[in-house]
Amino acid sequence: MPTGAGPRRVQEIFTATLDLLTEHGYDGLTIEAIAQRASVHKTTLYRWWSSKDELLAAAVTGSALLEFPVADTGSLRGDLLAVATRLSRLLTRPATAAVLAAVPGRPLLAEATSAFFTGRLTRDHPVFTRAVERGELTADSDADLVVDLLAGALWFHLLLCGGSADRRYLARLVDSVLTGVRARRA
Amino acid sequence: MPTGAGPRRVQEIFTATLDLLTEHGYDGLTIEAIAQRASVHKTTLYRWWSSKDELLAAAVTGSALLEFPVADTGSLRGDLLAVATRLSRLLTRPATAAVLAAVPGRPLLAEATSAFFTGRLTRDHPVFTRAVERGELTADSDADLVVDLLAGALWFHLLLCGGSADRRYLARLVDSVLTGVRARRA
Amino acid sequence: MPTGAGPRRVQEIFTATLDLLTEHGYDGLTIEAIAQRASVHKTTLYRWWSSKDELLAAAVTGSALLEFPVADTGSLRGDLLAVATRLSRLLTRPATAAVLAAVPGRPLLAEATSAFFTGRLTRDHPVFTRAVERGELTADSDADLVVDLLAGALWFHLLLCGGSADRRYLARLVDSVLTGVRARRA
Amino acid sequence: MPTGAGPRRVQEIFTATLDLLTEHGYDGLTIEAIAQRASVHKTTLYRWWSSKDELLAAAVTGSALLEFPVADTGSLRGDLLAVATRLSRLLTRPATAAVLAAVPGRPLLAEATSAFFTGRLTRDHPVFTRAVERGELTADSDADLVVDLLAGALWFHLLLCGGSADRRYLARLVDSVLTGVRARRA
DNA sequence: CCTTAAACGAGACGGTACGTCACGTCTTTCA
DNA sequence: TGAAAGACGTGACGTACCGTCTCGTTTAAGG
Repeated sequence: MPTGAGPRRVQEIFTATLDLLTEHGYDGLTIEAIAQRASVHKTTLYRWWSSKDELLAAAVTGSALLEFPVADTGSLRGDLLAVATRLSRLLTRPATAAVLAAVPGRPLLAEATSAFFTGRLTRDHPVFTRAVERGELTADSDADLVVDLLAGALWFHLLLCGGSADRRYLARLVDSVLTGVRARRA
Repeated sequence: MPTGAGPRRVQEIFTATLDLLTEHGYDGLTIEAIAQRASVHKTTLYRWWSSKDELLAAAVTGSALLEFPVADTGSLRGDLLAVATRLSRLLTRPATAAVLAAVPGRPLLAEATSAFFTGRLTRDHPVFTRAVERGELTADSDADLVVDLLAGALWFHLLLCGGSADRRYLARLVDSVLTGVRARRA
Repeated sequence: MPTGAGPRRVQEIFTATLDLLTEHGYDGLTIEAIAQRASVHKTTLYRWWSSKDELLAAAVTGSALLEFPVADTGSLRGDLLAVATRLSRLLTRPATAAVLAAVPGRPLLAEATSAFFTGRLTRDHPVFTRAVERGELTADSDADLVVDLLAGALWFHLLLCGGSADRRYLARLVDSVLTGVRARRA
Repeated sequence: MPTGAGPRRVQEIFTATLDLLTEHGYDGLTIEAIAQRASVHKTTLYRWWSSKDELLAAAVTGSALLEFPVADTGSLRGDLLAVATRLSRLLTRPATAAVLAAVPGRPLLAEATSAFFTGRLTRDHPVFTRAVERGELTADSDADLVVDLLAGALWFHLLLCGGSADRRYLARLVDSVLTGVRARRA
């Protein structure tokens, strides 16, 4: 049903959607409220997206919400630390935390975010290509697993266990992951 | 508001709650449906629990849903593999997947499950105490981090990226985690 | 679905219904407007009546809208003239005209009004019993037909042809009907 | 707004309008459905007719829906009986019943049908001219009243009271009307 | 055994949001 | 120029649950 183009005020709609999600959480996010804030009629939303999830997925995809740049620090460890820091912020900052918390159990949303995590992060992210160029990783290293470990541990720690992620925790985490993935190379 | 005792048919209520959660997901779980299935009046539920989340948390806590025993395999690697297998089942089986998917972003539920994960799994679980007794881990090893990595990676892999967890994945995962945590001991 | 009793503010609801019908006509009569004017929630209306027609029928039946007394004028002709006058007023006055105009093609409404016209008017109305007592009509006279002719002609003249009914027209009408029905007696 | 000519597919539009009216009744008759069935765009309809009623009135007028021929039976009574029979069919047959039931309370429609009833039927219909030629009626007889009585009684009997019109009823009706109107001549 | 208070069943109610339908207006694109 | 195409704001639809409330009725304990 999302036919590429979208209604005239797509941007306002996406913004309203993400803002309201941030403010009231997934359960408190209503189509009517989105419509009102975007100065668009409810029916217009239903004309383009058939469900709350579909709209939300489009909004997430259509915005740069999950995007993050990671500068080249010169070493894999430094880069991963930077990634871990960025990730912990993603999971902590209200706007993104609300989105990510809504993912589990909602296939349409999972599709949108997993496209980001598995695709963007694993294959396309320069961190791993740079590490291979530097000789810090072999080309066949388990980049997927690194992402699973890094992102997963953070997710679990922050969102499920209610923990916090200070510098020390991030360092421990990165070192542990790094040791693990390097050992497998041998 | 949950005054220890609870209404006369607590068990029927908890069962109905978890069953309906499994069947229709968190969003499709309604107080009225629970009341009807448990042959209890809606008012009775409101008398004892002030919200859907509170009731659900009580149901999770009051059942052995997240419990799992892990036999002594003789080695830390074997034990962790067993834990990973159990965890992947928890995250996969509909009844538990539905509960766990509902956790992020819902403090009341997070409280109930994190009690299990951080408490039960990290400190009380025999896997780690046995490993220390065997000399495979020092007493000050980072059991928390192990759980974060293991559970987190699985969670992330299964629920957020829509991946699957076969034996090979679990083995790679456990080895990676194990190497990491052992290296830190040195 | 109309279970005898009805909601707490039945009277307000009936009044609101008939008033709004009068003001905006059948097509402009909305459940939401009724609810608002009766200070009752929309859902309450749906709880008791399953459709606009059912509610309207109940309102018509529950009010004395179509009731009219006819004094004893001493002669059948006089009585019929009085009835015709009353009827022409019923068909003319906004409140009743709106109701009656909505009847054709709507079984639920037809039931409510035909109960009045055929039942009340034909059999129970003292005009005919008095006429028989006076000897102006035989007991087997065609009271039904008289009502059909009188009411029908008025209806047709006023509502379908957009005519008006002055004293002269009423007199002509009654005389014609009277002659007809008397002739059949012979 | 109806500028004489009309759009290119007037006939399809009129047919679709009357068919849909017959099928779903006035309340279920929608502009969009008419447009779709006539393979015409909604906008086109609005260009030519400003409302559902106006379109419907045009359709009724533009079709021979209410037309009916009455053969010369040789006597006024016979002719009136034939007219009554035809009328009872008009009021009974779905296609016409739906139209006529929609008339009361809708001026635009009333205009269209009353043109037929008062004009066509009363003044122009050969039944009355023939009766005058035969000497059965004086030229100043109350043809209008006859139509009111005949059509009105049938309408009332069939549509408002839910009665049926068999031969006996029609005969009684015609006789009664005839007696009435003849008596007035004297 | 009775009584008394807590718990419960029953159900009407005001309320929010749902997702759908048709309305009538508008602009843009074609023939 | 008239029609086709279709997006849009608008209002009402009828439904599902929500959470609250008022009533009686049960139930289980204690005097």
